[in-house]
Amino acid sequence: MSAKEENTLPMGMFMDLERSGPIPLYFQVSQRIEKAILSGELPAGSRLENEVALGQRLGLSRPTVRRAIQEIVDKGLLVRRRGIGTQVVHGQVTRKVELTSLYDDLTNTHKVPSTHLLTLENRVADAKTAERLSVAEGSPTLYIRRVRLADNVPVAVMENWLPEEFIGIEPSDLVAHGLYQVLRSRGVTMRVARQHIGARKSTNEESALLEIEKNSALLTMDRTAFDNSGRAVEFGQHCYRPDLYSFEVTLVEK
Amino acid sequence: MSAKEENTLPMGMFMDLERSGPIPLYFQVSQRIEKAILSGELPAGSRLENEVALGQRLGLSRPTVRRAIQEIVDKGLLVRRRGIGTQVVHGQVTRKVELTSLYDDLTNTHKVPSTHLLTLENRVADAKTAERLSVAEGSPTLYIRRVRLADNVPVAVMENWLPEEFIGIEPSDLVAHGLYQVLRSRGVTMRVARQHIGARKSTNEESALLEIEKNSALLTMDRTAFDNSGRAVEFGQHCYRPDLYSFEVTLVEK
DNA sequence: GACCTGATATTGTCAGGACAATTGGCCAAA
DNA sequence: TTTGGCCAATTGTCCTGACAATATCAGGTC
Repeated sequence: MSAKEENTLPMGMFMDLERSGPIPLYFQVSQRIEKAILSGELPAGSRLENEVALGQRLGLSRPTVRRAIQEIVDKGLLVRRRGIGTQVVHGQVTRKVELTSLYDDLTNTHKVPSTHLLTLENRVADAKTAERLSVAEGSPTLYIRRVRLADNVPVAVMENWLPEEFIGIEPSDLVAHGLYQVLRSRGVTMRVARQHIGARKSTNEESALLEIEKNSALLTMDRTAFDNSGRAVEFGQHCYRPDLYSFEVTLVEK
Repeated sequence: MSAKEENTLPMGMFMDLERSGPIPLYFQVSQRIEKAILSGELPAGSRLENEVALGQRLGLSRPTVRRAIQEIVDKGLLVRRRGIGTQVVHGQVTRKVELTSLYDDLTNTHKVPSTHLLTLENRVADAKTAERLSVAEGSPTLYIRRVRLADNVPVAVMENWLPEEFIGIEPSDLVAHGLYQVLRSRGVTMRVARQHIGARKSTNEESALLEIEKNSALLTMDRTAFDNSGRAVEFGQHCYRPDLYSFEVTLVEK
């Protein structure tokens, strides 16, 4: 009745692993499997070679192979079932929400991003900002307000507050690169972010900036991002044109 | 200059592990650590005992302890740094987006959910539905349209399409329980879901159902859910009152 | 005092093995 | 034909051991 697609594919011969390089073996393997899935070499429903055999064929231990597979399971591309094996999930694949800025998102989708910088100034933290950034109320912070455009069409109005140490960021940096790129170039690596996604009506000013009707629906996102050491490095309040931007989330039950 | 909070807490003595029970050891450990963080026993910024020592103290191997810690890192509550140790992240903790229905969300926040069933009927799949559910166009499907209320205030209008095998679900099931509860009781376990979150204006009918002004902003979410075997079991188009509902997402960079 | 250097601590990666739990199919018995 | 039980396949969990990479810190040298 049901097409079970029991084909255990040989999955090419990706034996060329870089054993001495800095890239972990499990990562090399997971990348190749993911690529094979996305390219269609491993079609939806097909079974992956079992962990032990795959390990022997690649000259890797089972934990390493297992970790590689787990990476892809966490992305929602594979499903493992005890006693059965590991299968490629059905359904078309979509990109997962990741810790990226809008700038990265746009370049990934081959649109040309640009920035209209509205405000770049020092501000003392009010109660809300202080709480979100975990700094004392009244501390100096850097306030940024920008309009983001994709192919010269306005997509989002973005407000950001950064802690004291980033005071000194130049307007030219923000116009040429995304905020996250600027932060990375200053040695900051974002590690955890908490986002809140909602909706509301646009103000008249926002309508004008985004070139939409007054009282339109806006998609909003608040985000606080933390670096390696758990310190808050960015707090942002963004609003997006819902006809041009939306969020994709892939959830995997464990 | 920076308060480094170097306290390596003893973290109580949770030596009472159930070694013969069905609950994995790593899960028991991760649960207790998570509880200690949420309860404030392990304050933000404090360092966790190192993996080797923790393993010795609990009588566990390092991989087991490591996996327990990794679970919490994936939830965004801990950050590990090589050469340094593992620390509790700063910032208040929020609940993560999980694979749950609105019904579950509401009961978890101690509100009283109820349902107003608008439509429950068989429909043949149109092109969009067929593609999302991976069935043939024209196949029979079950169509459900409901208004969800929390404490008797309307929160969302939800449309769902289910594949043929679920035809037979009774109105009484849907009024008494959430859709996901009904599916679980029929032996279906959701495993992967792809969500699309956006915004738009409300129609007049939706405004009336949700008891809001005409042309209000709505938060929308489309979802396709897949079960263990990767088969699509639900496709839904929902819209929420943005003043009563929003999405929280915690992202962790790996 | 400033800077380099090495020791130490801690997590990251990988190997190899062992047993448990679950699923599906085969085969025999009713 | 149907039902039940046994067996093989596969993933889940856990252990021990080893070495690599990276950050901190103390100490010595200039």
